[in-house]
Amino acid sequence: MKIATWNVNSIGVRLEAVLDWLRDNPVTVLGLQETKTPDGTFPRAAFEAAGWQVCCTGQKSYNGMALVSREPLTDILTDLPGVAGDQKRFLTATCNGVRVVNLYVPNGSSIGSDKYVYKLAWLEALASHLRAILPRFPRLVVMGDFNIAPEDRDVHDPAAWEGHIHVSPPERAAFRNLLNLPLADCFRAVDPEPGRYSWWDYRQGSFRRNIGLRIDHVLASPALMERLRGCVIDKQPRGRERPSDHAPVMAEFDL
DNA sequence: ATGGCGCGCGCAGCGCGA
Repeated sequence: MKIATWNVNSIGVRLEAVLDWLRDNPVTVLGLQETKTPDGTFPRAAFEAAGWQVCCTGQKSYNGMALVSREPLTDILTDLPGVAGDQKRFLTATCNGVRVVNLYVPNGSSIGSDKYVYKLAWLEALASHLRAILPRFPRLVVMGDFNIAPEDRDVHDPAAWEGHIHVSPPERAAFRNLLNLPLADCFRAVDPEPGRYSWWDYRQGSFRRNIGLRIDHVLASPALMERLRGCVIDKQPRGRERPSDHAPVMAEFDL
């Protein structure tokens, strides 16, 4: 079973890129973030015509989530318990016996801002929810755009990023709090090297120069980690014309 | 260090992202 996550930065602009990627990477389920469109304008028919099932929770212009799957998606939940408001940043469903939680963690803007406070509160609510469901769902995947680079090896220039969003100690503590549930970072279970990124700024030729951050993650529960076969960041789509600034991250389990 | 980039919205240029 292959499970993947991808922040597509608008499904309207990226539809062909996503369909092409799914043709080349026939995963069981793909979680999308930043679809940026309400459910009524999500290109559901294009996915269904290619043999995919879709569930989505979107809004105009900002945020927006989807799960695209070969297998039925059941027990769908579109709101993170404990978080008020209408930001569409959470979508979870059960697929092939695995509870799949798809996330778009708030960016946080800058350290100390209202959005930063919201980000940390959101991560607290997430940890509470996951702690509550882990006994019921021993096979649990938590994936998405976390907007956190967990360690310095996930940052091209840690000194330049010090004091900035994505790397602050409270954000990293919130990430470790998720690992302590316990969940494991699938990519780091198979590749410990620095220089492995999932996001590169559109500016300054950052992708060509591999100046980026590893902020998109697939976390898995112990029962799944026993079965982890591999995890890769696929840089190929980032090299296309009009790419998303994020790369897909894909994990494979013996299921 | 931050402007460059790219998105939506909507028709100019701004808010936002990371």
